[in-house]
Amino acid sequence: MLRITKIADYGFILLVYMANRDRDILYNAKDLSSAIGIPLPTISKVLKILTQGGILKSQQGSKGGYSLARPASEITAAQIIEAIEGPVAITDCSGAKGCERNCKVSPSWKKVNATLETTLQNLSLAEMAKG
Amino acid sequence: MLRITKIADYGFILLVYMANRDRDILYNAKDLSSAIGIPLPTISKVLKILTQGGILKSQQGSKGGYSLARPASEITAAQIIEAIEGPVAITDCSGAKGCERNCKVSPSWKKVNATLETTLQNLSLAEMAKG
DNA sequence: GCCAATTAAGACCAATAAGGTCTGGTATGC
DNA sequence: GCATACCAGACCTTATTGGTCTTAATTGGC
Repeated sequence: MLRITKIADYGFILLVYMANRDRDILYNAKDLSSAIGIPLPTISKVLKILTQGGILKSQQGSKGGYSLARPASEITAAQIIEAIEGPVAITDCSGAKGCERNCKVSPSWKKVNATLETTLQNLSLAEMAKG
Repeated sequence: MLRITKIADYGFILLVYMANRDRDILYNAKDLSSAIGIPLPTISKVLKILTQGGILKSQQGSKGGYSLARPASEITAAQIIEAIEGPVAITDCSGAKGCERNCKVSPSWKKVNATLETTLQNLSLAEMAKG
């Protein structure tokens, strides 16, 4: 399959939604849930992960909520995927581990991984929101 | 995650192994299993899938076995992944379906998918075997 | 023509990961 | 101090993947 997970999917939907509006607005989980149509507990999980990954910042307490940690132009697709799913790589190679599997088979994988990573690093949230 | 599956992994190991040897040799599943160190039933499954996908051809009966369907230079990484895991795409978009999820969020995904696909199409089995 | 060897195909089970839910805790504002 | 809303983590259910097994079909050799 080679696909990103549903959680990452939701993350992008969420972030594009927020990027298309005023950055200073605080969105609470309930409003986002009804606006986007994702179950509240699930969207809450996504918000938590994105906050831990530094993509969003949260404001606790009454009248609290979530907002983008940086301008959308400074958030890249690579950062988002990395926050949710870990390092971007088609194969296990690029990690700290000795890349026991694929790289031994062929160093060509490194090139493929590098190309993908570069592509995602050059794609900002602002650009995605425009479409 | 975003990784290829283990079955695809095995496929590449297998194909690189075969590409590094004489193309006309017929390999049976048992020999490949002991040579590469993958359990026989599993490697048998991989061989079957690759044969159905047109990457390998098989010779039935006694003294039968598997061999590459084409020269290694004419087999691409994209073809191999597609045979094992279906169409190459990070998101659901590129398929025949109306791409209900990501493409609605952003057409930028199309560009990412296209880049990845091009990279994999330009990577031949022969090139991978050299490394 | 019969038997042995080998692939083909598909059903089947087990393990893992993902998706989604729930509960208790903590900080903030009124 | 009380209500609101986020925070954190455990938990369960389901889907996918990985791996195994069984039966059928085909070919070569005796």
